[in-house]
Amino acid sequence: MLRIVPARPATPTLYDVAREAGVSLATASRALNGSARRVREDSRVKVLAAAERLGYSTNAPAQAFARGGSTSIFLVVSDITDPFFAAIAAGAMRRAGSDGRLVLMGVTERDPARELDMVRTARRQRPAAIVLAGSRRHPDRTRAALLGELDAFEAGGGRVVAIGQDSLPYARVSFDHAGSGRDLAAAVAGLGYRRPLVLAGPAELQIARERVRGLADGFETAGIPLSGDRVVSGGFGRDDGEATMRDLLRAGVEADLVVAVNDVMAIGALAALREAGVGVPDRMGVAGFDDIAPSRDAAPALTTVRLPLEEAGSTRSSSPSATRSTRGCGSARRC
Amino acid sequence: MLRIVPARPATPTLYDVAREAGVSLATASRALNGSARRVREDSRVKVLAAAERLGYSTNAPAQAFARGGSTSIFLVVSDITDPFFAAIAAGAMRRAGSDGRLVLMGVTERDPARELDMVRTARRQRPAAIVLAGSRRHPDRTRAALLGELDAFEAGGGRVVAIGQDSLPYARVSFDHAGSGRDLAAAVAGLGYRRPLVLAGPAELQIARERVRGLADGFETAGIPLSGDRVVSGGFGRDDGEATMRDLLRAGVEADLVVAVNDVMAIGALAALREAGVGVPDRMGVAGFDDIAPSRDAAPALTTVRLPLEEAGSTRSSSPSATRSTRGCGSARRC
DNA sequence: TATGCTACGGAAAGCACTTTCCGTACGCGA
DNA sequence: TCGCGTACGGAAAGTGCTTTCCGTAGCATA
Repeated sequence: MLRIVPARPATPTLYDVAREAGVSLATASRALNGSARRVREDSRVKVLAAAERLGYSTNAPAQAFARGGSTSIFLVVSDITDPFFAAIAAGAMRRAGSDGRLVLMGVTERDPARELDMVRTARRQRPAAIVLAGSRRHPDRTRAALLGELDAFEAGGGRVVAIGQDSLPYARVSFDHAGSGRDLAAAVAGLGYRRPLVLAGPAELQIARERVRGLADGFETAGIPLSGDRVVSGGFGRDDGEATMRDLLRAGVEADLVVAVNDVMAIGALAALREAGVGVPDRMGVAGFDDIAPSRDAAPALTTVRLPLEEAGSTRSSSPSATRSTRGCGSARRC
Repeated sequence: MLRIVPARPATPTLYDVAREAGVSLATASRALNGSARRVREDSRVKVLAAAERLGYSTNAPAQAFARGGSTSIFLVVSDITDPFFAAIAAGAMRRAGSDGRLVLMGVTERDPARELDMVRTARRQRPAAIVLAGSRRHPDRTRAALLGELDAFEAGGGRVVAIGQDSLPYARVSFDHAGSGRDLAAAVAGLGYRRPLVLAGPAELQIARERVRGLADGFETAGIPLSGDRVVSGGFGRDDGEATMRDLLRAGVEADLVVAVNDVMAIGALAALREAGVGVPDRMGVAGFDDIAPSRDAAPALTTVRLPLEEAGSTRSSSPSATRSTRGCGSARRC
């Protein structure tokens, strides 16, 4: 049967470049895609010119295949529209860009099943590293499967880095959530608040639990014991913060301060307070964690604990055990 | 010379799976990675079990290589921390996830040179499509080089999709910027504003120019001619909005309304007004474009034109000419 | 001139899959 | 029983690049 074969394949290959330049495949490879071996200047120039003339573009999958892996970083986040993760991703991309690497990204939508799925997808890509930026939940049903995948990935020579989740047995970039909580509690107590209310987010979320624990510690130390009924569970997003706050207002809680376990929720709470006509900060103070970008524009201002998110994202995955924890009331207009 | 070779490679290959299952490579491939050919049920089960037992993970680069390309989408954005792009990216990822595709992302930081670079990187990955979500500038120095790369990519069988930039000769998802501008102008004129001021962003930015043109048209129609000195250029980010507004206030401009060419700038302007103690909206109204997520929390409220960003990101790149333009005052608390 | 290096080009063997092409076994109708 | 068609397994070629290994030219030194 007759097959129609294009005179030249649509995209030129390295072979075409080599032929055009009058050198061997090996030389073309060495000249174009850096190698330990040197190539004489005139051959190099010929190859580069030929590549330019043909509009050659390296076939990255083929290259990754031949090299047995790529240099990319696979970043797994919960939600890219959440400024928290956006900041981390931005840091990772900036860093990757300057290293000439590529960042692949996967979104879990806070669903452990999808997280596991993303890790499987990540592994298939044979990246240099998989970076997990979500957060563990407490009864962690997918943990075993997740560790299985990640261990296999490391066994194959990959690196695993966990950002902000210390319960994973890999290199990590960690935040001192409990410490931040203590600091924040101390700071607001110092400002004179005496009847705090905590929007604790989902009870299963590791990060939320740690922050609450830190807050409780800190308030305790300041002589303000935080009883269980002052800690209210709920969702982790902006709307969850708004809804929870609205419910609390409707129920008529007494408080002079609301501390949300993240800024996104605090911003939601602020909306509920605004709607209810509760003056901030005179009738109620609002505080949160993360110091995400939009927090700057929260009006009235939010008290928040700064986290080095971009920095976390850009931390070299090859100096893995670099644990950095930062706390303090960075952005705080009121701290 | 003696070479040490691992008894088994760290990561099992399809060959190992085939051997373990007692079938041929071809059969294992067909059973694991869907193909037109069917495999008898019992062989299929054997292969799946073997893969599970060995912890097999498909080598995606090798697969992409053998298939001559991947199904991934490469998305080029200016800045993922900008909610505008985050929304587009989220849409793209959601869509890709449900199609079983992967989204690769590159950030240009609004630098045309880096954009060109990202497109080159993108092309190397041999994705199914390259999606450009930035915005053209007017004297567009890198245009020729960019088109060269993109044309070559299409010649090799890839798709190119431009989001929100109509001046590129490829499939596009477009927004009617001028139309939105007209609508917004009409809406605010209807609210009684008579002395508008426009924060026009960078003069070279296509999208900004179109919005300004639309605004001018709309105000003209409403009997409010917009003279050149009422249109102020500047940067395109939040801080730029704040700085420009601050300068204007310092210079003592008279106005009852500021329209920024995007919400991010409007939010910055709001900060400047708050700082200066100018009451919004009583002494000055503020309006913007995009209706990004944080705009909801702008206090006082912002008048904004909604753009279907997530939808744009998730629009099927294979129904390329789908041009969708939406306008109207979606979110507007004050429209 | 002979000898030993170094520098560099090229042939060829992978790398882990997909896919074509062939061969065989089996079922069915005549 | 034969012939034919279908279903499916397997061998092998192909995909574009890297890298090892070999060979040779050119240079410096004796």
